[in-house]
Parts: sequence; C-alpha cells; structure tokens
Amino acid sequence: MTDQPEAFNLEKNYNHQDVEDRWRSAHWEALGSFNAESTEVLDNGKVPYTVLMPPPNVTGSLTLGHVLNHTLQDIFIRYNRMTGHVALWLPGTDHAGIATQTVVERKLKQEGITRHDLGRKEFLGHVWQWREEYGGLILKQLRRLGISCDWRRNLFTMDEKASQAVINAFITLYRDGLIYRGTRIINWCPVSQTALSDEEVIMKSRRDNLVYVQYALVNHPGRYITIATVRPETILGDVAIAVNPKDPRYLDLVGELAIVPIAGRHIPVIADDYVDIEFGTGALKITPAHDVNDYEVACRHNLQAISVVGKDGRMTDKFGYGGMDRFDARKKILKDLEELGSLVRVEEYEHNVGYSERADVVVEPYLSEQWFVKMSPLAERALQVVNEGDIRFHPPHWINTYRHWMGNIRDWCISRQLWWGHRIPAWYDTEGKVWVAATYEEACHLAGTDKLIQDDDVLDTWFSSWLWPLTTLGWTDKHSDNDDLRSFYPTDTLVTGPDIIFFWVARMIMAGLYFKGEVPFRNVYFTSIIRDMKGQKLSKSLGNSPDPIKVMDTYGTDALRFTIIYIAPLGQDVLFGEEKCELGRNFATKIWNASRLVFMQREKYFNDHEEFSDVYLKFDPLSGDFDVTGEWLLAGFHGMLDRYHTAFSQFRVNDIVRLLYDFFRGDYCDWYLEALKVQLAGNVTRQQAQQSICLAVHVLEGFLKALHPVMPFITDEIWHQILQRSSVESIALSPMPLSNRHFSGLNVRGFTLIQKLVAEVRSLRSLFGVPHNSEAEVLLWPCSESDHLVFENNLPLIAALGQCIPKVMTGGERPRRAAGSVVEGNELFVLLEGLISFDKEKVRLQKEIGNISSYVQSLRKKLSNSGFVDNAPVEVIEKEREKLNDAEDNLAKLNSNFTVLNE
RNA sequence: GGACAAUUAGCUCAGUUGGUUAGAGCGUUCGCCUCACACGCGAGAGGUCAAAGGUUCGAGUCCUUUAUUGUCCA
Repeated sequence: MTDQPEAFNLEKNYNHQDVEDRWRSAHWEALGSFNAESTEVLDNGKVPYTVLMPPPNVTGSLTLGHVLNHTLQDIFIRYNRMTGHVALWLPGTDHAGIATQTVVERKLKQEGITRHDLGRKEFLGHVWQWREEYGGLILKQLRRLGISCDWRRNLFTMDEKASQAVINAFITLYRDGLIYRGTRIINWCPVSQTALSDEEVIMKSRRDNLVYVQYALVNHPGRYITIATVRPETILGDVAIAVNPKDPRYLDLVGELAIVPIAGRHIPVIADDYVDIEFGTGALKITPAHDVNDYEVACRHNLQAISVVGKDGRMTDKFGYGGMDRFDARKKILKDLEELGSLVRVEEYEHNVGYSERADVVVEPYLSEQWFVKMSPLAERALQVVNEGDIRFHPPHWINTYRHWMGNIRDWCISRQLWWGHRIPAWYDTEGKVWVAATYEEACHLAGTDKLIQDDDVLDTWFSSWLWPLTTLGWTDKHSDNDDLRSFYPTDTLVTGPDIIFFWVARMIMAGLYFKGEVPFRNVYFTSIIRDMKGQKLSKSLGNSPDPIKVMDTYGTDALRFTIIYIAPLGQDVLFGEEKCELGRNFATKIWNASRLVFMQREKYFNDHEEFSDVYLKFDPLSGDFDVTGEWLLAGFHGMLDRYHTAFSQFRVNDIVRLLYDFFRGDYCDWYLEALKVQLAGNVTRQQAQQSICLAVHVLEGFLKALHPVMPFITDEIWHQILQRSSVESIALSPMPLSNRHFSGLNVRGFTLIQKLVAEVRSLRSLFGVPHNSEAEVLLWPCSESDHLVFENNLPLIAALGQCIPKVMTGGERPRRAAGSVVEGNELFVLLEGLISFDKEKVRLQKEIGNISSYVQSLRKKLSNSGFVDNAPVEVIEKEREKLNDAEDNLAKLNSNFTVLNE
C-alpha cells in the first residue's frame, strides 16, 4: 500500500481482488495491528477482551464452517478493539492424533512402509516433518479471511510448553485421585486399532437382521428360551440370559441354566430391570465383553466377560470361527444355527450403529485396559457456574443439553493406542506397578529402580484441548502465574459449534475451574450448522461442499463474510449456496459506488484534500445547522447505532448486519444521497454545499466503522480515501462511533413526510402509466401550517424525487381531472388530463375507499368494546383513537375525490 | 423412547417483554442504460403466520394437544 495523496476519488469499478490483496492480513500483521500486550491492561488500566480460537485440526483445510466461526470471532474481536478494549485473539492448531497419524501412515504406505518398520521415534520424525510441510495450510487459509489474531501467540498443542502443561495436568489429576487405570468397554476402531472418543464415532442408521435364537434349558429337556440379537456372532461370548423380573413369561425360568448353541456353555437365566419387556422376546442374551450395557449387567451379577472378537475385528473364539472377520462370522453362524435347528426366525431391523469417523467401519465395543478421568467430581462445579450465569450460553437453550450431560456424566477414556500425541507419563516396574511422573528420571526416583518401561499409549487430543484457555496464555502447571494469565484470563467469548459442547466446552470449563479456580470464559456463542440448499450436511463425499477460497476469489472475502453472517441466524441451521454471496458482493459494490458519488461531489466543492481536511476536521454535527434532510439522516444514523450496540451486547450478530444493510441502502443511498444531489444541483452557497458534503462523509465514515468488523477490507480501503491517511493507519484501530441521544431525538417528521409524499406520487405515476420521461403536475393541499412550510421549503426535492411539478394549493376547489390521495392528512392530486382514463382512477379509488372503510370499521368496533377501553393501557387506546381519526379523515377526503370524479 | 429446536410470501429467513392493515433478500411481473451504481433505480403481485383448542379487551408472539422436519441422547 502506497500513500496516494493525489487520488481524490476511488477507481470507477470496485475490484475486490485488488482491495483485498492490498489489506490482507499480511499487511495488518506486518504492522502488528492486532497484537495485544498485557502491559496495556496491567499498567495502563485498559479493559481486556479475549477470544480463544477453537484450534482447527492441523490436517484440516478451510470449510464454510470455519468461515462462519472465524468471521464471528473476528466480528467480536474487531468490535471490541474499536470500542477501546485490549483485544486479544489467541490462535493455534491442535495435533489431531488419529487424523494426523492416519494421514502420515497413508503416505508411508505408498512407499511400502508401515510405522512399525520405522519404529516409534523415526515415525514421529516423519509426522513432524509432515506437519512442517502441510500443517500450516489451514492457518494460511484463515489469514485469507482477514481475521485479526495476534499471530505471534500462535500455539500448537504439541509445542513444548503446551506439552508440559498436558503432562503436569495428568500428574496433578492422578495424584488427586482423579485419573485411574481400569478395564472397561470402550469404542474401538478395528482399523486404526485404537480407542476412540464418542465424538469420533458417527451413528448411522443401518438395516440388519434381528435373529431369533433358541437356547435349550439344561433341566427342562425339550423346552427352550428364545432371544433376539443383531450380533449372533457374539453368542459365543454369552454368559447369561437376562429377563425382566416383572415379566410373567419367564418368572419360572429365572435361576435355570441354558445352553449356548454351538459353544455348549451352560449359562444362567438371570433377572435384571435393564431388560426391555417389549423388545424382541423379552429375553436378552448377555455378552459383557462386547456391549456396554451387558457389561454393566454382568457386573451387577458377578459374571465373567468372555471376549470373542479381537483388536483387528476378527473372531478369537475356539469354536471354529477364530480368525474370521466378524461380519463373515455373522453370516456363517447364521447358517450353522439354522443347521442346528437353533434358529427360530430372522426379521429385518433398522437401528443405529456406531462407525469410526476416520476409517468408516463399525466400531467394536471392546473390553480393554485404559486410562480414565473421573468426571463427576469435576462436573459439579462446572454445572454450577453455568446454572448461576457465570458462563452464559447464546442461545441459552443449550444449557439444557449441557445440564443433561453433566447429570449423566461418564468417566472419560483418555488413552489412545497411537504414537502421535502426548505419551502418557506412566512407567511400569518389573512387577507391573505403575509410577506416574513428569520424566523417566523422576519415575525412577519414585520407584527406586531404573528398570521401568513407559506406557505405550498417548493421550486423547481433547486432553490437550481442554487446557486450551490456559496453555494459550502460557500456563504450564498449577503454580503458573504470568502477566498474560493475569491480564487475559478468564477469556470473554468462545465461538464454537454445539456439536462439541461436551467434548470441548464442558471440559474446558472443568479444567479452568480445577486448575485455575476460575471459569475459562464468560460467554459461549454456539454457531449454526451449515448445510447445502437442500438441507443436507456439507460433506466431501456428497460433493456439496463449496471451497471457500474459490468463493472468495469469485465474490470477494468481504462478500462471503457479510453473506454468511446475513443468512446465519443464531442457533439455527443455515442453508448455503454459493450464489447467495451475490448479496454480499452487490452490497460491497453499492458501498463503493455510493462512496464514489460522495467523493465526486467533494471534488466539485473542494479544491483538494487539504481544503477538505481543513473543513472536515472542524466539522461537528452537534453544532451544525442542518435542513430537514440532514437532521433526518443524523437521527436515523444514531438510531441505527443505538440498535447496533444493543445487538452486540445481546450477541445478535444477525441483527447487526441487517441494521447496517438496511440503513445504508434504505436511508443513506435511496434518500440521503438522492436528496444531496438535488440540493447540490440547486442554488447553494459553497459553504452550504461543503457542510452537506461533510455530513455525507461524516455519516459514511461512521457507517464504515460500524461495518468494519464484518467487512474489513473494503471499509479500510474507503476509509483511507476519506482523508490522506498513511498505510500504517487502519480503520481497525479507530474508535467506534457511539449513538448520541441528541441526534436520535431530533424531529424527523419533515423528511418522513416528504418520503411518504414522494412514494405516493411515484406509486400513482406508475399505476397510471405516466411515461417515464414526462413530469406530471402535482397539486399539494396541506392540512396544516407547518406541513405547508415543509412543502414550500422542499419543492425542488419533491420535484426531483417524485419526478413531478409540485404546486402548493392555498385553497380553492378539489381538482377534477386528477388522481388523488392522502398522506398524513395532506391531500395530493396528480393531474392526469389527457394521460389516463378516469375509469381507472374510479376503480382504484373505490378499492382504496373499501379498504379504509373496513379498517375504520374495525377500529370503531375495537374502541366501542368496553373490554378494550377498560383494560388496555391509556397510550394504546390513545393510539387507536388517533388511527381512527386519521383513517376517518382520509376516508372523507377520498370520498370527496370520488364525488368530484363522478360529477 | 427422552430432551431440545423449528414450522411465517414460490425459496431462504426477520418479526426482543402480547398492542398499526405481518417485513426483508432472492425469485417473479411492469416501467426505466435518470450524468455513483443494470452487481442498479422506481412501482407492483404474492401470506386464513403448520392444525386444533385455551388464556386475554387484544395472540405470529403466552399455555395445552396434535402433525411434520431436524439435532442430540438412549
């Protein structure tokens, strides 16, 4: 960006590529525009405002979800920066254990290498190398969005200090008795061969066979008990048959022994409330090694778990299926059961089955030894702070979901059988005893031996993410204390998707409270989910996921940002189609062109930048003397600002863009600039013209500032053309305009009357087909002295905007050859002699009279209803009376017109 | 099965504590290349606010039930 003092106006055509390239983050970043310092808070007493970027996956690339999420964060941070806060936005990426490892393994596979060929250390070298090469993509793409982070503080969850924090957090929790190692059923991915978290399991609807199998009873030859299952291959691991104790069908069988088909095992029939009487036959086979609920039942009844499916998804039984894939075994066992005569029947059954997100295979509930965090002690306070409003959710209904989860919380499995991640700081001695310590040396010291072997597993990626509010500010352990933490913790606003409310939001709250004793953030804004125009989720496999970079190339980054906010209401899904960005593009073009018009007028009445800045810098709207148009503009602008700031305080981002859009198009362009053209075309002094132009620029500048958080590029560009501003300045660092009651209280009736009048004239012109190049004569019959004055003072304005020759009547007769109408009690007549057939006007008038009559009738009815008059507030009744008076007045005038027309 | 959300114009959505004859964008129809802008300007058509009941002087807005759709949980 070079300083361009010569340019007094903008290029004729708006080119978003040029403008956005000029102001890209690279420029802002080089200037350090978005760096935030703790000294500003600690020494200068400024108020901090902090936003945590939800760390995108290091393997990821930009999606529309990111665009929405990061645009929202940028809007909050820019707004707060401009309203005087020390605004800190903390960026970073997470190491995405399973995803990254999968990507690198796939790459190695092409060279015929497995990670086991390389060994742990060398493999991790490859992962780091991959991260160096490709891991920066998502951040680079995010920069294109123009987001205003403090990039110096960019953090990766595998960085040295973040890793220290993870290890220390683990040790603290372990020593506090909140981390334990135990054998549980967890989600197991047979392809990746690791435990998975619940959010890495995608539930899909699937059609399976519901297989009814009969088990012979040991002590009742010839009698059977029939169960229903979708996983007949796990029959081999059955340890019981459970029935509901309230089920009369099976009462006499409880305590009996049944024989597992094929396996031949004798298993008891037990009674447990868990069994659903309605489902299947009401008898449920219990396979504790392969079903979470069965496992719980088994625990209650002291039954052993027998595992028949292995890590790789192949059978491990000794009944002839060993080594077979679980799905092949399912087919074969069905046939075998049939041959044995144990198969009763088969039904089709649709149910939900968990799939591994990464490998897209059915997840195996797998009994194994894993590390867990005890959640209920952490949940209690985390629930409290949300219940008590220390943390607010937007929209608030997500509290219900949060409460429900907290109330039914289960321990968190944090170990993963991967290599990429934070390795669990636990060592085993030769007797298998576990020693938890930060380092091998420390563990040796504790154990009193150096014959220790470290646990092979790494921690769940979320175990580093839940510390994100702490680690981004340099926290490494419980005793951490530094200027950043003191200044910026707790953070303010977290913007994230509701799909990770449990896995991330809830856990960060727990971690913040547990490790720091304070909530990690004050507000959580849950974004919309973006879908395509048909309402389907965006996905790569469906091919319905537009590439945001391409969209930015086509329509502009500002356009994309604006559009996505415009169409994304708080807490609801968004249907996105690329072409919707036309809205944002058109708006940007409109802003550009309107600014050009203002600058063109400026060129006419100011010699150069210098003269303009002299006058403009002295311009004060508070002391200015403006006509009705100017006062109306200022009132409208400040009214808009008032609603704008309120909308921000309520997180109603959608309202914000609508307010800006409506004000600019509806008020500024359609009316003020049109009126300005009329004024400047008339007899004005140079000084008057300069005042009006200053006002136009003043409101334009204020509008650009208010819009800047949403459309950062075009606003900075035009702002630099208002005065000769150097490229090191930025609108992003300028103060946000505040609403001033003085202006919003101005009397705007003068101009709104003209607006209504003009609208009526235009409507009549159009209705009667007055040729576009001819000006009809319009007679105005004012209803009061003050309105008379308004008309007299603004005849050129009415003439130009209404494309007519207006004349004010001071009395006389109702015109005969005219289309008449009433605006706020004032009558107007468009003289149509020779232009139209008066039958048309008669029809129109009759229709209009009909409308108003029924309106008047409904108002009379309302006002004669004693229930209304007795109960409604005085001001409401008063309003209704006024409406009735106006309508009656209106009706009388139109009736007179009708009479005259028929004479 | 439970919880939460949604249902307003052809489409996508606003409509903040109940109080004008319910609004916008896109699409559509008509007229305009008016010297900032056709990525534009002006004018119009288009809705028994999912259904039924209730509370109230008054309901798109509050309550109940139902239907449909979606999300999460089991």
